[in-house]
Amino acid sequence: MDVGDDVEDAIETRAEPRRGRRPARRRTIDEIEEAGESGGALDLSGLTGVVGYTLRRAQMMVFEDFIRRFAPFDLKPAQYSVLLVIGDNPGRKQSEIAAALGIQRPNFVAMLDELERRGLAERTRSTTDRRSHAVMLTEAGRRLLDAAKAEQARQEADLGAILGPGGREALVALAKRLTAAG
Amino acid sequence: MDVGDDVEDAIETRAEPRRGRRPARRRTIDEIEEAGESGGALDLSGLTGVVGYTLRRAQMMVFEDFIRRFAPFDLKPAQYSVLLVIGDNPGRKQSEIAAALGIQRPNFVAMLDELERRGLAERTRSTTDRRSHAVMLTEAGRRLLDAAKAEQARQEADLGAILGPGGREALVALAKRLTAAG
DNA sequence: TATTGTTATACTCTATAACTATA
DNA sequence: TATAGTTATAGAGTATAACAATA
Repeated sequence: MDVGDDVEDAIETRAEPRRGRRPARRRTIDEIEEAGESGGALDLSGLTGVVGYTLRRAQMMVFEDFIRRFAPFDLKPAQYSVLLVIGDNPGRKQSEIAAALGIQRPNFVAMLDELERRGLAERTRSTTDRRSHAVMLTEAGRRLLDAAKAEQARQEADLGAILGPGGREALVALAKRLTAAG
Repeated sequence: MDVGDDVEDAIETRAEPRRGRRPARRRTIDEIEEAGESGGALDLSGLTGVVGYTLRRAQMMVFEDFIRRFAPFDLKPAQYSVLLVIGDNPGRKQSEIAAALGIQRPNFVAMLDELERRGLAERTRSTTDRRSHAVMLTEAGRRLLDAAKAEQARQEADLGAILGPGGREALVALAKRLTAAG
């Protein structure tokens, strides 16, 4: 498989935009305003090559797109991820689901309350340890999740088209490297 | 330049983990608990290939690392980006800086207040339009920004080491594609 | 009228301490 | 004594409406 060559297409090959040192003498405000620099676009070259900044902007774009797409399901990214993980791990403890998703246990209570209120998930007291709640999807939750998964597959496909051949897989692999290193 | 081949090293070539259809009959909670599935790690395969999820986790890792590194400067990512853009665009209007960074104008007021309080930036009433504030760095702001830039370059280098040869540049290019498409 | 900076406000996310019931 | 779920609460971050000064 020749992923590398495909990915190459998705990459700007030119070097970072050069942003040389500022001149030693600082200009006065009047000089700057005289230069007519108040009209055009701002110089953002200092940020465009930064991993954290580009990652944040990209993530925001993807999440906004997600929220738009999932408006018919009334699901936000965090809710979708919760349904997905419950669906793949039925009967696990509430706290296990939360921990796997990096959600604080107290904050997970309200999330589950809402999913339960909507009849998508349900808590059951464990028979073996009456402290813990086993969490599962309801039939309605399973149906909604299946529909949501289909929409999610469409988003991945659309993002794949934006990113070019091999680009989506490359992006996911690189992002995972960072997560694993954290 | 052979970015593609280098990037290939950074990519998992195996296909998405297959997550087949669930069996038609749903198991009872007792059956699940009997199966002893409450002990091991959770199945997160449904999320690991998703662009939005991996992007979010990666961005969080990078930001947490940033906050740790910049603790001596007492700068959070948003504050650093503001100083950087002001430094590269001295004398521009407050609202222009905010808009360039995607910050709402009302929320930018408190941010600038804080930077001004710390003596890092300053507002000056424009002589040509007395409604607007021209924003600039102070000498102290410039010095802090220069030191912060050096630390930021170290972070990029460290992230580059994690991402492998060409990986950092590939990640930035792919992330920018998404931002541009939004 | 429109724009700039500002205030007030509200809503979402996230983080921590402490309670309860069970173990 | 420790753990699971919960409550209360506080802090960020973000979004909108409306106002004063100015254009």
